[in-house]
Amino acid sequence: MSDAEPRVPLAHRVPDLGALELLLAIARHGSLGRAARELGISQPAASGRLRSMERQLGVALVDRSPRGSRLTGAGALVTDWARRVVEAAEAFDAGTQALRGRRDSRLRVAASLTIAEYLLPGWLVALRAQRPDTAVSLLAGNSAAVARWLFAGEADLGFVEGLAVPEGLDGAVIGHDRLVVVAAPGHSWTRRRAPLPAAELAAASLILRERGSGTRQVLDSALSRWGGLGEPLLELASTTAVKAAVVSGAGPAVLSELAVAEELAARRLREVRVEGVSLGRALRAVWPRGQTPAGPARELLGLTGSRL
Amino acid sequence: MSDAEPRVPLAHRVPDLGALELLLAIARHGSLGRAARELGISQPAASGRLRSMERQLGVALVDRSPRGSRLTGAGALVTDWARRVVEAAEAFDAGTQALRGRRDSRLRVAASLTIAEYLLPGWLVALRAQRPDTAVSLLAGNSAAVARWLFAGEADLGFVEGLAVPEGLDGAVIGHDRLVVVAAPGHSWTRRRAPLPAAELAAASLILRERGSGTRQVLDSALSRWGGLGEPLLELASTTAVKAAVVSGAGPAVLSELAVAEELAARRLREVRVEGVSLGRALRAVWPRGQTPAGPARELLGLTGSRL
DNA sequence: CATCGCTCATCACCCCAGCTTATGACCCCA
DNA sequence: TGGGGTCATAAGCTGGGGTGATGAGCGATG
Repeated sequence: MSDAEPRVPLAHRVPDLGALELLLAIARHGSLGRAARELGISQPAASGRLRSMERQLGVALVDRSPRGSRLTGAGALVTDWARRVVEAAEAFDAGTQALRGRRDSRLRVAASLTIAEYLLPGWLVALRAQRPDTAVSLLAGNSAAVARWLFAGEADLGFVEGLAVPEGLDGAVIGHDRLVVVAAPGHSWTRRRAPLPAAELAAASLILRERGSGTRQVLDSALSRWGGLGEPLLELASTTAVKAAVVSGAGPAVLSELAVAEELAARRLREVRVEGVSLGRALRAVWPRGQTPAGPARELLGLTGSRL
Repeated sequence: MSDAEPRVPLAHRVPDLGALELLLAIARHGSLGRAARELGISQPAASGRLRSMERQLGVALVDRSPRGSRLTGAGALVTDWARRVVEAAEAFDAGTQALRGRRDSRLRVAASLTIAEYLLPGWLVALRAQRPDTAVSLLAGNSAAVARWLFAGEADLGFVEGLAVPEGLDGAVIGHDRLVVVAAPGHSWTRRRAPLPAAELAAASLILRERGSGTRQVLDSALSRWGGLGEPLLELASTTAVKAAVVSGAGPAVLSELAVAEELAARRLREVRVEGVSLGRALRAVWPRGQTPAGPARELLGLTGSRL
């Protein structure tokens, strides 16, 4: 790992979450005082905070008047950007709260890592909006672990990705994931007109997670007809590390669509279409056979888009 | 606007950005001390901060040992969630920095509101990663304002959405946007099997932005063959307000795909397919005729995916 | 016209979160 | 056995952000 040139940290250039929340509250209420009340602080505190945020950013955000406050044009834009930060923080909060995992939770969820990482926080935020008092706890692990937790009665509801429902569990498909081949813009594969033949994918040197990761296993078995995966170009310990290597142009990789959705949208990565091999897999909610989810579990299932 | 029941603010439950950044740095470096150095703080500061973050979250994040530190399982998950917050903060920072708009910027960009809100921050983050010393300034306004700024020499490069390149400007298509009909899950339109006929859309009561907004104009002219838009169900001042109303089930609306991408992915909203009317529009980079972008402008264009 | 009710700003004061430096314990390796 | 690395603890300082009191601008109301 490269060494540590001191950098001005982001936290010094971005207002803290409290200030961003304040800005959103001001936008909603059109008044510093009411925004302050919503956040449980005094009106002078809000006034001072807003002022120091404007000083820090060097932009006037709010037009104050004796009969209320309105966002300036720039303020509206900044507020929209701030909303994204706050939403990410809300997902973070919902996730960590579940991870804290109090034993007395009304709903105990077990999920595969991919789902826990990319989908679950959003569901939990939605669930909280709908039933603010439902305490949820979360256990994250691979499919086998999820099944184990369900059988042992340590979880009420599980989420796994994979081709089949584990034996002894019932399940419902709640969505789909797909492994996609990605490469940095400019890589020769991104200039192809025709899809990449599976055989060529199997023959190529890819950036991979270390042996044993779920993604790698799925890929290897999907390519078994072509002799399985070739020699890896690089073996890395985390999805994030793989993405970073691909973005920096080290080579192509195969990752879950969920993991690369943002990078594809921002065009930091390009998808390479492949033919001759199917890399889709279902996302499933699962529960012990016979124990049809009810109560909060059913509520959460509804939010995932499942019709049960 | 409803009244202000005091709520525990998010900021008290989520570690501040500095702490999240620290966690990411620890994950990268595998050492508190090196992470501290990267952030320009002392090792005891990092130690204390990490400890208080773990106490706040009630989760052990890092396994310390006399020869380094590694994330725990829960820590890895928390780190992934934290990364999203930090990335949103980076986009916020890039955006506001441009908005501050120092006169001596190397690159002065003018953009329509939609592009400034949803796409530009990501491009600026990417540009910064690639050319850390390029100062960018941003002017945001409607298409006419963008054209005006370019003609007046107050901006070097513009971004607009719309059907045609404004007179006197050259341009390149960098992407596409589409107006989509959205409704809350469960709305009758979301249960249709066949696409909604345009005539039915025109006849319906929709939640709309106030008269004069670009989206509303485009929609109205696209539906002119069917008599234009019907009576609005509700008129609201911002895209955000419209989205909130739709999510809460007030009724359907028509919004830019960019604006609702997240809500669609999280299934808070559903897209209703429509037939008989085309609601696509190109996203274009534009510049004064003849002044082909060069230098940083060209660099930025490359990041948008344009081939120029 | 005076007064009330809402807006926001300013001032004085206070407190604690988070920083620093100095130090110590643990582990590994040469 | 000492020197490099790890992390933790302790003591002390500082400043950002909080409170509460107060005042000024504007509009509606009797």
